[in-house]
Amino acid sequence: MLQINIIRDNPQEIIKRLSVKNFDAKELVEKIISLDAQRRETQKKLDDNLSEANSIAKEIGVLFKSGKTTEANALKEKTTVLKISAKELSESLQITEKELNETLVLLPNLPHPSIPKGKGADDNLIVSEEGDIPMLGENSIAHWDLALKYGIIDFETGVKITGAGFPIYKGKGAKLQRALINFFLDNATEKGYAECQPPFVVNADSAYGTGQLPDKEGQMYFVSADNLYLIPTAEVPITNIYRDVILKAGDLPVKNTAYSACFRREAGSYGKDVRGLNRLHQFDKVEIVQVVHPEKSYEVLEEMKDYVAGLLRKLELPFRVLKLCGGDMSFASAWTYDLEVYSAAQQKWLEVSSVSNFETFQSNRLKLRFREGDGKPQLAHTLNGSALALPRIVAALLENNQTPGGIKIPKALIPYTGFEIIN
RNA sequence: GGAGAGAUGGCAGAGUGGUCGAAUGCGGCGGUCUCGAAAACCGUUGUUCGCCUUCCGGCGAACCGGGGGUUCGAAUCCCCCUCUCUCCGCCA
Repeated sequence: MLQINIIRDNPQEIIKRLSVKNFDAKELVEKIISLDAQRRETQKKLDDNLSEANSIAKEIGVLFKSGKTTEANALKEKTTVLKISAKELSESLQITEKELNETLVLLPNLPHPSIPKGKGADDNLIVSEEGDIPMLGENSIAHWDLALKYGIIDFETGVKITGAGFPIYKGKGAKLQRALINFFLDNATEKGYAECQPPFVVNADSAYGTGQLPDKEGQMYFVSADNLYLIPTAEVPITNIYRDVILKAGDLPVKNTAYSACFRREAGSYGKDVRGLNRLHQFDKVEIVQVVHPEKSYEVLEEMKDYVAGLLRKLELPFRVLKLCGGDMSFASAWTYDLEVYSAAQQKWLEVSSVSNFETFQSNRLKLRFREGDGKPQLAHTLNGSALALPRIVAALLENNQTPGGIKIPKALIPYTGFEIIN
């Protein structure tokens, strides 16, 4: 959520910058400015009203104490009018505030000035590309066939017990999952991220805090008996640790990492790139999150992007880094890098990580602040990134490393799998 | 699931209708003392919104789990909700 004072002070600038995200903010901004003015006017009236009522109440107290009951009762009548208008004003204030807030959350985050406009994925900038695209032989097959061939992922049984998008990993497939999770967590920990295990379900306040609500309600599984949401990413619980928290400047940067299963309904995406592991309803992911000083956030964004790139390098996967254009960026992000690995049998790039700087967009909703010395609390910047999402990594590992003798495990992973080949 | 207890400032913990944003202690910050530190002593110490102010700041409003009510006046009384704890039952 954008800060109201920024909108108030630079409405034209806001509209201009949001147009980079192909978002026409003109009407919303105008509405916000008018609601804001209305809110302040009503608040002033209400405060004056209450102030008067308070001082009369005090007078009455003093009069009663000194036994001047008649005078006190006379004053009571004066408050009747005040009470009625106070009630009206406070109701009107509540309505205005609610409407203002509901409008405010409809505005996406401002893209960083360096973000190019663009229609969609085709307009993203390729920042770097690295690693050799494997030249597979004639007989190379896609990962869903490899999974079947080696008996390591069972899509069919997953359909039986739950539905499409919930595969069962078996044998070396299951072991590979566990190995990747540990590999990612160990790397993150080494890099200074504190590991934690968050809840996999969250309440509405948390989902709202990181921006899943109200924007992406349809993407989350909802447990109606308890009003809880299954997390679409560990970002939600991890970032919400700091909801309503005022940190000391010395506590920054806060670096956390967590493994979690991630649940996504992926409503409306059927039939498109959903084969095999490409898009699942439940998948595993290790997430990294940082809470940083505003002056440091872009430095940290680079550092996080480089860290994720380093993981892909260790896994010996060919990858490229994209800087997303305005049209492809998420609602809450100010700057996003996507990292994609090349999956050689499918012959396509698969997104395995998204590293974003949200600046104060999340912290404003979360009321995540920090204090420098005796200064006033100010909003921190939040960033997060996948490091990494497993299924597409597995897809690329299977496809790229297939040989007539089986699938080779990259060197860095062997200490974690305990085997060198899947055959 | 059943029964009971509770929710107050960073923490602990008073406060059951009238200058209570809230005693006291601890912690934090500043100072005195000291070569320095500890101890001791003195002072200070929340957040949000609005109005005013060039800075410092000033004034007003709100906040004692959340929402509603009674009252001239609510942390304090009433109602609803949420959460936590204890005991019993069940159970990984």
